[in-house]
Amino acid sequence: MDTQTVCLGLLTFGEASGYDLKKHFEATLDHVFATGFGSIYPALAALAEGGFIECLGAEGEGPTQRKVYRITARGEEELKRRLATSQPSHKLRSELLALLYFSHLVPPQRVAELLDERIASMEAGLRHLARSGCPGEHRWPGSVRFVNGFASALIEAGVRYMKDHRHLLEQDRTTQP
Amino acid sequence: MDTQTVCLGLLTFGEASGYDLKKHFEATLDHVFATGFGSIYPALAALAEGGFIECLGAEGEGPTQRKVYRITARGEEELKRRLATSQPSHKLRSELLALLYFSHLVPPQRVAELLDERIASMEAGLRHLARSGCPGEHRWPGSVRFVNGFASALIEAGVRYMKDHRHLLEQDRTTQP
DNA sequence: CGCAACATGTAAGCGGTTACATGATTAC
DNA sequence: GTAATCATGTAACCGCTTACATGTTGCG
Repeated sequence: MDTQTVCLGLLTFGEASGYDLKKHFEATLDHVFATGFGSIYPALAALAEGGFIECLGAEGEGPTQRKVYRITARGEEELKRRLATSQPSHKLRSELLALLYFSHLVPPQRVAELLDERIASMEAGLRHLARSGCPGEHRWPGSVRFVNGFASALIEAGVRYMKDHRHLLEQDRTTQP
Repeated sequence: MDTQTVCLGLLTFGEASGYDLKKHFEATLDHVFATGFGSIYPALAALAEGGFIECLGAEGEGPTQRKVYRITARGEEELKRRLATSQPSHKLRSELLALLYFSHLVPPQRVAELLDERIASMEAGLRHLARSGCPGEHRWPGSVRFVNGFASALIEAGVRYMKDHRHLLEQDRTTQP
């Protein structure tokens, strides 16, 4: 389950360019599986090389023009195989939490700033997900709603916890271990 | 905020060997910032090289014996500098959620198995945190309780969401996009 | 006697991040 | 005109993961 596989999966929802896939990531998946152009474009090239996707003739010549890809039958089989056999990980990696573990060595004002910033960015993410989640245009499949909802639930829990327990980081400042 | 900095920070809690640090990670930090021996030992070597920590004479000769480290004054300054200046990230990376995004291509039985496994492992993590959280031996500083509590809150929210919404992954199976 | 836990390290490989490079089109 | 967005790609770097290699101590 690397970026390559996820790109392959996204193409089961319809034809798309690398840029389109990035937009799709930003709309929903980025909250649980972030990816940049530097991963997407090589992934598409490798998938095309393997015959798992095909490029519907680049519109216009040169390296600047839009290249739309479609998944092939072989690609769908490969995707199903990968989805069926991988042992999917699930990890939080938070430099912020690691830093706060040592908040007794950080100026209180900076601790407060870091928390404020994170809460603000989480709340922005929440609003962003709420927008993506009800586009009216077409109903998302249950799987997509599940993942969006999961991200929302986790972010919400994080925000609530930070607001309710940040006082823990302001006490014990005088007691050196 | 890489493994090196976190190791440096953990040494502010007292002298420790690489193995001790790994145990400390496993007890609490692993839930928000996982690390293996392959990161810890090189990190300690580099920190010692830079004069940020010092090795209290290895007990016994050869490469097998326990090597206990202590943070130096220079190390504490460096740590404070790093904690004060870094822009700490905070990211979830879940191959599981990415996979479930395409659950319309996964056998229902496997979806159920994956969810059951993840829920079980999360509940195990919760029990593990509860044990580490009240050791009776000595009261943890507020910062550590904050991080432990955050991890617990997030895992709990994840478990609850998965239990309450897994039905979303079982519908829409017949409707192909 | 064997197994688990203790204890330290190296090296290859993989994959994500970031910076760089380029250029077209659209809106103000 | 000029800034933002659209659009594709490469290459270096960095750090984590994994496998390997080795040896001791304590328990049943």
